[in-house]
Amino acid sequence: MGRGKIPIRRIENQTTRQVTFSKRRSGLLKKTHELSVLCDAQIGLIIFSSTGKMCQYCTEPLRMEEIIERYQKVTGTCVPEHDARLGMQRYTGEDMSSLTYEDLDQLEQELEHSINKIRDRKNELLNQQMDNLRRKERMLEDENSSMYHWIQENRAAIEYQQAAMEGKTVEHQQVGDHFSLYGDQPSSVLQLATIPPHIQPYHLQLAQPNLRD
Amino acid sequence: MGRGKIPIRRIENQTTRQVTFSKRRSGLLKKTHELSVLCDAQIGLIIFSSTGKMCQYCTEPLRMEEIIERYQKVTGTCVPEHDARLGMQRYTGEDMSSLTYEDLDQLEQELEHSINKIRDRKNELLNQQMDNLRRKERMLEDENSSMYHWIQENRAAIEYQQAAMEGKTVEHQQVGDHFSLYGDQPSSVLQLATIPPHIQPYHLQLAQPNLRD
DNA sequence: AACTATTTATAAGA
DNA sequence: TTCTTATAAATAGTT
Repeated sequence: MGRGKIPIRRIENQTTRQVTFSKRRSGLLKKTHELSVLCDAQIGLIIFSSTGKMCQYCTEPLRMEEIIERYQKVTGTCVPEHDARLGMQRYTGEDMSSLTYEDLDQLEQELEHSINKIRDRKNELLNQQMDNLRRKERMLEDENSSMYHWIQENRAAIEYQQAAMEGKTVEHQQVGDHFSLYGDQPSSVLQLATIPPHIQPYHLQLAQPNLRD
Repeated sequence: MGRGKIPIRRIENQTTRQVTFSKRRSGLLKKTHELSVLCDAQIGLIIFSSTGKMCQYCTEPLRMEEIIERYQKVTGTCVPEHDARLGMQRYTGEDMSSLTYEDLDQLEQELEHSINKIRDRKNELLNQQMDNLRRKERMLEDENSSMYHWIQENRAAIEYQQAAMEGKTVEHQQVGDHFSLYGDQPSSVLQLATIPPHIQPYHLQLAQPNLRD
């Protein structure tokens, strides 16, 4: 129904699919409610979208758990027991003697899925680290550059100071004064006084990412 | 929709109510299926009529139990299993926000290890199945061969017997006597008396392995 | 989110 | 129940 008829098979265009999902889901919920009210039926409806979001309908005043319970009573299935059978030890691959091939297949898929989630999360963390490092790198380059220019501008004074320190005949007042223009002494240039004047800026060697940060 | 509009409240006339229930239920099931297929959604629907009869819809290839399980995972309503679920959470890759990269790395390895164990076990089961099938095959071949030879040895008598049965002029004592040498009549040769004498042994068609055995 | 041309669902009747 | 059909409702494509 609508401007044209569409075949009942997966809609490939993602946008169209999501729009249709939204429209038809609300239609389905409405129809479910109407059937429930008109005919005095008890209905439970659980919908997981392809993106994993869940929505549900349940005939008032029941809760979904009561519908499920009644369903389990009728069909003789008991999910909690099934869950228990598929308990945690099964995720560790212990005691698989009671599992059928299908159980194992499903378990394998679940684990694959979990691993993929974990890998995604690892990637996310790595990317965060990378961003942090790039920021840090930029800051260090800026600092480095500033210092380089300061050194170039004050080369004469520094060389005089170095000579003085080697000869221990001049007090080292000047260098201190100059640094004070930049506030605290930059920690990464603590040994500046002994660095030869031909230093190259922009060549800070960055360590490998420390993923523990 | 229909010849007239009806208010959405319980239909008092029982007959009308049941007719409407039947019609709208099938409509609801259809719409549910369409939403599921068109939009790649996983849906579980449980309906109890006012007379207590149940009907359900579940997106293939899932079973209703899996939908319910997933529902309970999302809503956290599986009380008896809550503890186990907490433990399992780390294995299913939910809530990884508090884990460090190292935690994730280790978890990934554990899961890989579990998957390998599961794959080993699957292989073991497959091999068992194969062995069983080979044994069965051998037995069937033997049986087949025995019967073939017996038939060759007794061809004259059988042909006589068949001719007799067609003409209905001779009692079928002989064939029965012969089968008694093998105890019960082999079930797979129940129709032996009508099998043409040019049968080929060693050509039993084996079915695909049924891994559910 | 709205709009609307069409398709679909269904209420009532047979 | 099932079929028919007039009418209400849902919705596909568009804006």
